[in-house]
Amino acid sequence: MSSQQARTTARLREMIWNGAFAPGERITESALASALGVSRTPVRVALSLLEQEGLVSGTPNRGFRVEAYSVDDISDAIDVRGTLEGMAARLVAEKGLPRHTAMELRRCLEIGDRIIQKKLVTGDDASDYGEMNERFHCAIVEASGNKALENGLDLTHKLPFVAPQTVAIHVSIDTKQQMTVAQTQHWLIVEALENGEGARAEALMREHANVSKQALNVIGASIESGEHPMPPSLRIVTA
Amino acid sequence: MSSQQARTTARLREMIWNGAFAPGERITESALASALGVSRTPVRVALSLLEQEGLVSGTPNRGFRVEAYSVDDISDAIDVRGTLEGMAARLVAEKGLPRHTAMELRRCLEIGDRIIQKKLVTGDDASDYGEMNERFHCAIVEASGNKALENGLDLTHKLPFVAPQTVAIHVSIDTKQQMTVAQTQHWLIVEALENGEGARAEALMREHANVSKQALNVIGASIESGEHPMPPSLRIVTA
DNA sequence: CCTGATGACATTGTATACAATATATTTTCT
DNA sequence: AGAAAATATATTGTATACAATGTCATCAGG
Repeated sequence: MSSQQARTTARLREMIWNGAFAPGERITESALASALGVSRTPVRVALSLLEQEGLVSGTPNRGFRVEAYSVDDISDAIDVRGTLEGMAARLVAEKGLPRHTAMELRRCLEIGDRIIQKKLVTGDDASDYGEMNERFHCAIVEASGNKALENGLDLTHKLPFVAPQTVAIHVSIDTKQQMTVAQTQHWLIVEALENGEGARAEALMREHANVSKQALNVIGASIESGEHPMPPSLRIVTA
Repeated sequence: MSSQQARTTARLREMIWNGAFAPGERITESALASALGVSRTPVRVALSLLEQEGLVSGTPNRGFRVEAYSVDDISDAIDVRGTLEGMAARLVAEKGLPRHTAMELRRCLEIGDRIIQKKLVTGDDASDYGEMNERFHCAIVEASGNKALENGLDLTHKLPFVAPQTVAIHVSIDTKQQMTVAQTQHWLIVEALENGEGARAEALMREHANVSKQALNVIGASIESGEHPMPPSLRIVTA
């Protein structure tokens, strides 16, 4: 895939994530093409790709619509992520934690500890945590050495709010607490991996995904109550 | 996606499954387009889609190559399938087996029993079993009501030898035995689902995927020994 | 006034033409 | 003769044009 193709796909994905379209809204290729300053050709393949990712749905000769995601749908996707990452953790524990993976995980733990120890958690901290979190999860999945697993997880990450780095993006009252919980779990997961405790690592990793669900629920609640301003990246059917 | 787009994608996917290309072979768009009797445009999107499925890999400005799959890669994908289907089974058991799903599963059990009871299993029987098997697995996944789960499984099914209906396609000496094992597991799975035994259903379903792995190993062995003629749908790097 | 048909319009699907990039071949210089 | 540069060829990436299909509005008929 070409660079511009990829860029167009990424931009469109981000637009959908950011709620540039109403749920169920129809996307006309030409309009989108001129909006992005490209021709219809790359837009077409972008739409086809995003269809496979589940962000839009197309019907023959009738174009594409953006898919409407409920909070439950996202929650389901997080479950899938947890299950697959749990599998990855078990595999790593069973096959043995490679040296360089162990080191990477240790680095992540350090970064996390440093952020947690702060009195006041800023937006930058949350963003740093998100970055670290992604590294942590990626390291484990990579170490599993299972390409199909990696592919499946990639798919879930392309849904809004499912990727691990989005856990801490939205700074709310509970952010620090959530990060603390997550960080504690990271420690336990590494312990299990180092001890070769496959079942434990799997269980911990599954449970760990629930942090994301909790964050999602917080956001969902704040929208319904109308307290917090809706973050741009949440145009989800909350019903 | 248009009908011809879909057809082109499906045809190309099948060509790759059937070993029309050597592993790692480069695919030139124009050649493929003229071979399929269409223009380059639908070929391009087909290639992009198959890239997401993992059948080909593309690099910018340098086109696409067909991915080389080892037996281990396929085995890994089957593991992923088992894990996800296990999750589906657990969900169904926990949420309660819907009436119409239970009936569909019962029908599948009947069909399976009838095939197993035969003295001699023909190729048609194996194909019937494969069809039934797909219905069985689909019914459970659908009943889980988790769209992300369904998406992830769809992805794995697009790899050769991973979809459930391929279990019994290749008639070998062990086919009947494998079908018998699988059918027994189907019975147990239904039992667990009806009793709401989530953990048991999950474990059974995970184990159930190993039937596919066994079938895969049989094929892999028969290739290496050169005994059986290589089935057309296996151009896998066996090393 | 509502229902159904017909035509105008818009949008998608496909092919082709052109530009950009990579690959292969030839040519030139050491 | 071997290596590097330059040209030629092939292939990909993008845009646009045309055909096919779907959508909508208008109008006739009940």
